[in-house]
Amino acid sequence: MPPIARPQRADARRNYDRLIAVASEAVAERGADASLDDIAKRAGVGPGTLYRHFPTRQHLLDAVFHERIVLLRDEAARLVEGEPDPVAALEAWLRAFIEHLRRYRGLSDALKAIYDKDDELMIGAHDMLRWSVGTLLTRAQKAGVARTDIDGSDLLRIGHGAGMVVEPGPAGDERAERLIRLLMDGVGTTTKA
Amino acid sequence: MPPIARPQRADARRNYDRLIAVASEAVAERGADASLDDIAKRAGVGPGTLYRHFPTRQHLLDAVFHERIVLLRDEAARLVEGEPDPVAALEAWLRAFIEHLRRYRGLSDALKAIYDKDDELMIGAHDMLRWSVGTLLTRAQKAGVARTDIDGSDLLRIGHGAGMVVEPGPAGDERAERLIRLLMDGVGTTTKA
DNA sequence: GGACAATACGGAGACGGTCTCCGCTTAGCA
DNA sequence: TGCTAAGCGGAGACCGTCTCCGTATTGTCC
Repeated sequence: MPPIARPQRADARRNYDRLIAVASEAVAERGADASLDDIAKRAGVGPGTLYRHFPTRQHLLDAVFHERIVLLRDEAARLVEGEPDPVAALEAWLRAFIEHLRRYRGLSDALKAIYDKDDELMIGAHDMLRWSVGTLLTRAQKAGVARTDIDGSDLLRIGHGAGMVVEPGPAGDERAERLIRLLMDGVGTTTKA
Repeated sequence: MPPIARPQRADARRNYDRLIAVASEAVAERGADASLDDIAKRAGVGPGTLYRHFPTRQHLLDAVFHERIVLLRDEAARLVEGEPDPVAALEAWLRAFIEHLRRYRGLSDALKAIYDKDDELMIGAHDMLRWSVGTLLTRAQKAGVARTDIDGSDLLRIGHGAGMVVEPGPAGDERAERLIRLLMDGVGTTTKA
C-alpha cells in the first residue's frame, strides 16, 4: 500500500484533515467498522471525496493511527522533559499507551502491522514508537532502576498485548491498572538481574 | 445473548452441525468477516436456515469458538494422560493455545468475552479453559517445577496476549516460538520465588 | 480582476453482504 | 397413510462500499 501524498490545494487539505479528525472520533466510538459514508457525511463531504483521499478503509485507519502515535510521541517528549523520576515517566507513558489501545481498539491491527508495512506513514509510526519507549526505557536503565535485559521492542509488544486484553471503558480500568503495575514490577531491577 | 438450544429434528441438527463446521473453516480462512450467505451456501442451506440457527453473526462465532475450545480441552486431557513431564505438557498445551489464537484470529474477541458473558456456551468455554490450564499448571506446581505465585487465569491472559500479537502463517512461527520460550521461562521456578 | 487550466468536489447508482418474511417441504408420530 | 409441528429456502428490502463523471473551486498568469 503506497503512501498517499498530502493534498496540495487549500480546500483539499481542509477536507483531508477534517476527515481524519472525524474518523478518529468514529473509530473510538464505533470501532474500525464505522461507516465510511457516515464519516464523510459527518465531515461535510461526499463519499467520493473520502475515497479520493483514502482509497481504502485501511488507508484512512492508517492515517488515524499515525495521528494518534504522534500524540503518544509528544506525550513521551513531555515526560522526558517534565518528569524527573524515570520510573514514573515510563509508567505514565505505558499507561497512556494502554489507554490508547483500549480506546482505539480498532487500530490494534495497524499497530501489529508497523513491523511489516513499508510505506512512509507506517515507518514513521514505528520510529516514533521506538523513540518514545526507547528514550524512556534507556533513561530508566541508565539510572539503574530498570532491568537491562529487555529492550523497547519487548516492552511495546507486551504493552500491546496487555492493552488488547483489557476491555475499554470504566469496566476494565481496574484490570488495566493491575496489568500496568505487574508490568512495571517486571521492569524493575529488584525483580530480576 | 441467550444461548440457542440445540435443535431437535434430525435434518435441523444435521444443518446445525454442518454450519458450524463450514463456519469454522471460513473463519480460519477469511476471518470473522466471512460472508454469512456464503457460509450458508457452502453448507448447502439457504440464508434463512443459517439465521434461524444463529440469529446473529456473534451466535455463530460463539458456537465455532466453543467447538475449538472443546478441542483444546481434549488436548489438555491427552497431555495430562500421556505426557509425564509436567513442564513439557504445559508448554505443549500453551503452544496449541497460541496456535489456536493465531489461526482463529477472528475468535479472539470471543475469548475476551468469556469472562463477562453468562450464557451456557460461554460459561462452558470458560470452565473448559480453566480446567485445561489449571490442571496442567497445578500439576507442574505440585512437582515443584512451576512458580506458585501465578494461577491459570494469569497464564491464560498472558498467552492470549501473546497469541494475538503474533501474525498467523509461517511468517510468525519463529516469533511465536520465542514468546512461548519466554513464557515458559517466566513460569519456571528458577526464575522467581 | 478576468480568464483559464488544473485540481477537487459530490451525489447518483451499481454492487455485494445482511437479514426477514412467509409459502412450501419434510420429519416424526399415531 | 395422513396429519401437524418443525424446519427449509429464496425473493427482496435494506444498508454500507465504492465508482464515475458532470460540476465547482482554486490558484495562476496576464
